[in-house]
Amino acid sequence: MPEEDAPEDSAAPRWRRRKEARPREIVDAALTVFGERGFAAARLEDVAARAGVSKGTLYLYFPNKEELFKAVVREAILPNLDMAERLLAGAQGPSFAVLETLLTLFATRILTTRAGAIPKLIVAEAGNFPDLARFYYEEVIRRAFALLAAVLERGVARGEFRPVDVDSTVRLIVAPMLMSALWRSSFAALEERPLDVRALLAAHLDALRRALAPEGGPSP
Amino acid sequence: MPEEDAPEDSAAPRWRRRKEARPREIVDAALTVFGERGFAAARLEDVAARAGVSKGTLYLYFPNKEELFKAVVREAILPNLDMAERLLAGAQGPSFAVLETLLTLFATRILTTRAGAIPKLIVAEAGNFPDLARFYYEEVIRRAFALLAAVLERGVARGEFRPVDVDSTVRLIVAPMLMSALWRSSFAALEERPLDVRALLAAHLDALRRALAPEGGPSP
Amino acid sequence: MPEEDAPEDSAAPRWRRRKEARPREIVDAALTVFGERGFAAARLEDVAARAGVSKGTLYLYFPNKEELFKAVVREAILPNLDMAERLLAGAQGPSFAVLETLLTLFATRILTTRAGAIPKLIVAEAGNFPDLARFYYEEVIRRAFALLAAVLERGVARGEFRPVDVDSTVRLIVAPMLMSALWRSSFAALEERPLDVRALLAAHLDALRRALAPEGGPSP
Amino acid sequence: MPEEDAPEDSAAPRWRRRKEARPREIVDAALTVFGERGFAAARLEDVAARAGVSKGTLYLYFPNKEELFKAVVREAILPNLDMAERLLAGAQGPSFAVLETLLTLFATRILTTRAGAIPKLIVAEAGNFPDLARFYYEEVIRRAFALLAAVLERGVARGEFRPVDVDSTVRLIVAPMLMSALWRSSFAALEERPLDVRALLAAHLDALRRALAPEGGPSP
DNA sequence: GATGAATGAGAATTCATTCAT
DNA sequence: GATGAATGAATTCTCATTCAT
Repeated sequence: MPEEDAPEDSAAPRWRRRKEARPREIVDAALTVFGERGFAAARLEDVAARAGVSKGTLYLYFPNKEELFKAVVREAILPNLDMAERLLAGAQGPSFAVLETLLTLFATRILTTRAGAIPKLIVAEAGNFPDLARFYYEEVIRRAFALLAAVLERGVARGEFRPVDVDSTVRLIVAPMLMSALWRSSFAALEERPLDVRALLAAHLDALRRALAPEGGPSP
Repeated sequence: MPEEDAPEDSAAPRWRRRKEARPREIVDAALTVFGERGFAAARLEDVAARAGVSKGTLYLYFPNKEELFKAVVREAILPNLDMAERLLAGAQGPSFAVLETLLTLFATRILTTRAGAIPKLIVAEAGNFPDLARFYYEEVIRRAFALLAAVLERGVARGEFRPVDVDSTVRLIVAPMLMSALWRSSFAALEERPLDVRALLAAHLDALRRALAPEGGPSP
Repeated sequence: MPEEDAPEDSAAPRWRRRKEARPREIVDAALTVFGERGFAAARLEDVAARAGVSKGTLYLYFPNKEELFKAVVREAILPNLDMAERLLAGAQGPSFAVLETLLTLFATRILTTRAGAIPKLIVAEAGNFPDLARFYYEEVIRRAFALLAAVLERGVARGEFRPVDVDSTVRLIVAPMLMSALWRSSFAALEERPLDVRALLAAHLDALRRALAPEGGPSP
Repeated sequence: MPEEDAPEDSAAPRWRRRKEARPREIVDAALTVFGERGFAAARLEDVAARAGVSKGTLYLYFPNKEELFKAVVREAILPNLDMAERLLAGAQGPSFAVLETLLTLFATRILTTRAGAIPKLIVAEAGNFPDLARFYYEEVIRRAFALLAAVLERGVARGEFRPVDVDSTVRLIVAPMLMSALWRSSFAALEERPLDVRALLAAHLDALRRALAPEGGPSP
């Protein structure tokens, strides 16, 4: 989709542009297909078809299915992590506001996009593809956890949060967001009323605010 | 074949027992194998081998792989749900204590047993086996959610909890437990320090207590 | 084909017998197909079809194509080597007669049977399947060379042969037989007059007799 | 692309040379790659890479893989055959010396060069590419055999050799040389002591001299 | 002439399921 | 009831060949 900015007719070397766009198109198609079927059950043929190329072309850009998957994760998750890290680095306001921004970011950039399928994919395949699990653990989980831990520590240091077990609290913060992502992948189709992510996020933030408030002090 | 050593005529109880025990043995083996490889990647051959029967025998008791999986879920989860429901029905003390008991029950009866693999299995396969998803949604999730909703409503009614968005709060309660189960299935092997479920549960209960405390009032 | 010796109707457990016969039937079919197309180009589908089984059945008996090939070699070559070794062990007459018997054995048991395709197969695939090459080198070539070396040394010791460079002479003895095998696999179809193995063997033995005769003495 | 560094206008000799040299460079690369992997397993991509051109360029000079292979054979073998025929035509000394020269020629110009891989290639692929087999049979084998037959007949006519079965004897002469070539392609890598071609050639010539010597007369 | 992106037919292997014994 | 031999559909990956640039 990034290629829309140039008109097709202006002597554009369509082919050259194609080559540069291909990997992204394929990764994009792969995200969709993997999201729908899971990694193992996804057929590369379907990925190719959706990307508008042949099976063989996939292998021009990715050496195998697993590497294609890694590329999908990289493309869909890492930019958001980068953004989150920049956000924390430049943060100046109260720590709870940072937390709020981060969770909102997750809710809007991951949960409600096709990237929301990735947690399910990882959970489903980690056991069978240890390589994948390690890659995700190192590149995503560690970084995300460190980020949240930093926010918590910042809050405690500034007297905004009561002292907490950081590791456990990071998990408490993440869990509902993750669960929402998994829910969407697994049961969303079965429910009459779709999961109200906005309400859940509000309730989560509300609960967190109370849980993190310093003893006796006001809510953060 | 171990049953041959008992004479057939003396009431042959061992053999009879065996025959009746078969389904359970198979389900048990299946839980292990599914837990290790995931539903799709699990080979019925391995299930049969672990149960000490032949592949063909599996089909005497279960019409196909999917039904076997349902049986696994039924066997591993439903008894715990029954117990939880009975527990709530007979509860008399403070609602938070009920909540505490339920979560502790989950932590000890599911999280740390082979049944802990089931959430991952469901998450992984729900997309490809809508039947399975529906079954689990109806038989497990709905009941579990209703149970927790009942506890929350009881607490609010008794003035122990502040009024909350019940649906969202149920999810907040469940999420960390679920995430622990998924974590074990996916990343436990990669971590030097294993996830400290006990600490997480404590932190979670602590946070919940604060989050549910009536405004201005004491912790529940 | 070995099953013809028992009448089909005599309550024979056809199935059991089948299981025992299968590997040989498959190996037999494989020898033919490999011989016709070469190892790499042979399609397991064709092997299965010729053996009268399905593709899957192949994998019940052989873990992969390469092992099937090894089985083919084992079945087709090793019994003849065994026989040759026994022959030498029990030999009492003149050494040249032993040599003559061995070469005749090769000409009749290998060259003119489907086993004659094996040298070509090995030559063709040794480069791409080092495993295979090693297997053949250890199990066949080494043994065959040792056998012929023993005959030569016996002849020299008994004064029947002049002293020779044993290693080179072994190769001189083997080469024409091998070349005949390769010829049949490669060019036989192109020739109007087929290669006269009998004449070649006679000429070879004649030449060998003269070449091995002790200086000044009579032909061996 | 290395040609860009020369100015286009100054007779651009390098570029012109390059253009004419292309086919030879490609054939040369192909000989190496075919020799290493065999015809079927060789990838034209590797040939192209080694020749320093693109895959597409191959098809400017050769219509397909098979024709490229024929070109390789032509280039590597035919000049040597030409030389051998000229050698025989101009021969004046004893016939055995001619034979000796021819075999030595083979040992030095084929066996120890990259061309030594060709016999293996032909043997391996003759079955699958009858066209190739016919080409090689007509262009190489027939000519080589005729050459040696002529030497033998010359020797017999001059009383240097005893009368022999010419066709068989030609094969006896060729076989050890051929076998050496095949050996190098197949098992050389497995042996601790490499095949001593010089010793084999010496033993072969020695044996031939004895085998061809006229009855009762001196060695030729 | 030269390039290299794109194609798609083709083959090994796996495993849920069947059914003759 | 129990067995396990047999099946064959399904899927990843490779590479000779083409052709727009």
